[in-house]
Order: sequence, then structure tokens, then C-alpha cells
Amino acid sequence: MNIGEVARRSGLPAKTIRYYEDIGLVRPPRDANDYRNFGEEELHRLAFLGRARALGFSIEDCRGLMRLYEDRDRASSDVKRIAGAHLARIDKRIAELSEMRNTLRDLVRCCAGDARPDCPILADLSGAG
Amino acid sequence: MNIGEVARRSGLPAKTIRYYEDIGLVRPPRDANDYRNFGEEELHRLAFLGRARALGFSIEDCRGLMRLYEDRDRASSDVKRIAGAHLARIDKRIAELSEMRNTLRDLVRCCAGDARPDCPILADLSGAG
DNA sequence: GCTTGACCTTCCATCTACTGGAACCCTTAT
DNA sequence: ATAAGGGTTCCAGTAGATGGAAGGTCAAGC
Repeated sequence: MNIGEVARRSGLPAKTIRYYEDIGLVRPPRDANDYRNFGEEELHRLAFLGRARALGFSIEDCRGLMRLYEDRDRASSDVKRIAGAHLARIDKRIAELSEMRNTLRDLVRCCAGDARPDCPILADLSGAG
Repeated sequence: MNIGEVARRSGLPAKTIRYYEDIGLVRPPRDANDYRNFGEEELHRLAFLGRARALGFSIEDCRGLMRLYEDRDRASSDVKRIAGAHLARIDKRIAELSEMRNTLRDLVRCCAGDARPDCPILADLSGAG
């Protein structure tokens, strides 16, 4: 299977697949013409990576998850630890963004948005209050 | 005022202040010894930038907001447009993260987290279901 | 006058996770 | 023969800093 077909079937751009090979997440063999030749197993790994990335896992997390996935002697606690830490980071990030949103929403709501220069948004940023 | 004091008073790391000068957000004059010499106005600009960044505005947004801040003939609609677009991006990002969180939370909740290899998190990532 | 330590300077590398593009090779159809 | 549509490598760039090396400056203390 050439990279184009793998890209179609995995949903990942060919560029990204090459990048994943570059950083050692997949190791497709090569044909005589230097083309990458993916099997079903590599395709499956890439799909796994795509889903993990879609859940926001970092590349290093993905590497760890993949290693665990392929380790028949894994402990589910190791998987859960990675996912739990990621969940905590997401919660933290959502909290940060929510606070930004609340502040911003109030400021935007108070701004007349007309041709006059007076603006509570700029007033807030300039340190008033 | 040297960069150290400005860093303390603005809350921004000296490195960041140098970076902001590098990309043209501030232009402190120099003393004979090449040290940056910040006045109250530069300090104020940096504090403005710090608050805008804390609200998640991009550097380019900050540049625009700063320009508007210093333009006495600005229209508040221009400010509101930048802030509104940013607010929409934040809302979108929160929605994305919330969806990740919901999925992850369910998966983590279902994972035994013990010494056994069976794991719904890996099962999901591998495409089961 | 000399050293010590806390400043300051520039410049280069690194981080995340790709993405774009140039220059070039391979295959197949016409 | 050539053109289209694959594939290849390699280099640069994105955002927003941050770390560190190598070296200049300044004030205090001996």
C-alpha cells in the first residue's frame, strides 16, 4: 500500500505520515523504488495515532500509548495514568479558557462597537479598574 | 529603568520583553552602554501586552489592539471586532476540548486501572466499537 | 586597584506538531 | 515521447517564547 492510499484510509495527510515515520512512530518497509510499502498493521497503527491525536494526546503520550497497546503484558493502570494526566491537563486548560471567555464576554458586551473611541476593552487592558 | 526592573514591575520575564522588542512591540531607547532604558510609557505598554496575552490574544491581535489603543481617533467597533473574533475562537476551542474531555472521562472511568492488560482506553483508540 | 556578583548584551538552539514548497524520481496511459 | 499523477528528500516556516553560552558593565568591598 503506497502512502497515498494509507493517507486516504487513515485520514491522515501523507505529510503527517512521513513525519510520523521521521520521529519513529511507524516504520514502513520500502520497495525497491524507495516507496514506502504499508501493510494493514501500519495502517492500523496510524489510525490508532490519529484517534489518539484527535483526543488531544501529545506525540509523546501517543508513543507511550502505542507501546502499551503493543505490549501484551501491560497493566491498564499505566494506560489510565497517561489518560488521567491528559484529562487533568484538558480540564485545566478548559478552566483557563473559560475564565478568559468570561472576562472577554463581559468586556465585549460592554463595548458600544461604534465609531466613537471610548472602549471598555481597551480600558481594561490599559489597567483601569 | 533597566530591563530587570521593568520585568519585575510588568510581571513579564526579561526574555519576553527582549522578544517583544525584537518583533517590534516596544522600542525602548538605549543608554551609552547599550542597556535598554525603559520609561513609564514602555512599562505601561508592556503591562498592556501582558494583560492582552493573559486574555489569550495572539501577538498579532496585541499589535492591533496596541495600535488602536494609541490611536485617539479609533472606532470602538474595531476593538470590538478583534475581541469578538477572539471570543469566538475561544468558544470554539472550549467546545473542542469539552468534547475530548467527555470522551476521555468516560474512557478513564471505565478503565480498571489495575495490573491486568484489558483496557477500554486502548480498545477505543484501536478502533473497537 | 582588584575581585566578586549581579546585572546587562547578543546570538543560536530548542520546543510542538506539523505544513508548504522546491527539485527531482517512478509509473502508466496515450 | 510526453504528460499526469503518483512518489522521494530536504529545507524553511509557523507561535511564542525559553534556555544557555559567551561576553560586556557596574557597584560594593577589601
